[in-house]
Amino acid sequence: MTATAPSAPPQDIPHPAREDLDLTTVLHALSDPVRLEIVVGLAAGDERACGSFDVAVTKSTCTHHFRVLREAGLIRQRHQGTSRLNSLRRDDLEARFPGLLGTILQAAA
Amino acid sequence: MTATAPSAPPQDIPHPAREDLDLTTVLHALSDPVRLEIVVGLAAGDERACGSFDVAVTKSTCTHHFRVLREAGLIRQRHQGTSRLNSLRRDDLEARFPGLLGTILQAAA
DNA sequence: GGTCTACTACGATGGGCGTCGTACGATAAC
DNA sequence: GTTATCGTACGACGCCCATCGTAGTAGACC
Repeated sequence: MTATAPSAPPQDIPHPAREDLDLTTVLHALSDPVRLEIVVGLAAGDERACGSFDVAVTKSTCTHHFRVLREAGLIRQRHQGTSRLNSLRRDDLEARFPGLLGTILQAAA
Repeated sequence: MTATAPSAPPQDIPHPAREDLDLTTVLHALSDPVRLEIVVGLAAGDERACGSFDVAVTKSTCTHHFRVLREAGLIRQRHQGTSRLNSLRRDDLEARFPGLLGTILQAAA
């Protein structure tokens, strides 16, 4: 039966390690207006669910953008009920690319 | 005729104005490994001709990348004989996006 | 003039990306 | 259990982009 085998925890969302963050990948992730807007929104507050952003795209596209941001190492995602909470990986980004996130956020403001 | 008339455009190469620089366009221009390498090379020295970079692409592709960088407002190009000299638009970038170029160059080093 | 060099213009191509619609799974509330 | 909400997965489509080859232009040099 059901070897439903939860061999892995339900929250096994893959995230890149801090040392694996790549500059061009990060820059590419931020070079899309929608994604940059999401990052700016995340920087303003704390954790936010995907649906709390009112971007001009459909849900599927939003899922795509959040995945790009996560795989680039910009955000961290974790499940909470039916929602998925997103937060900025400030510490990792600051350790890997000092000052980068700050200047970009300032330039985007 | 020492008045070389620098204000007169000996070059009809179009460059975007400082206030027209767009953040996502700049980030996209820098999100390509070849272009980032070019910018790093330009930051290291002064003016350099297109051919002085030994990137792993053909000359046509190189021309394409230089145009992307120029249209994004990252570099300035001017003719000199058969060559085209490229230089970083440090001042414009610093005025428009303070600290951005510096942190990216530091992260790319 | 003739030739060489440096770069561009143009066309073609293959792949990646942003976008969407629909179907599906998971959780919460009734 | 039923329903509603939230987000994902998958497939599809169109467009942009990085790459190349070839031909062409402009200046420098003989």
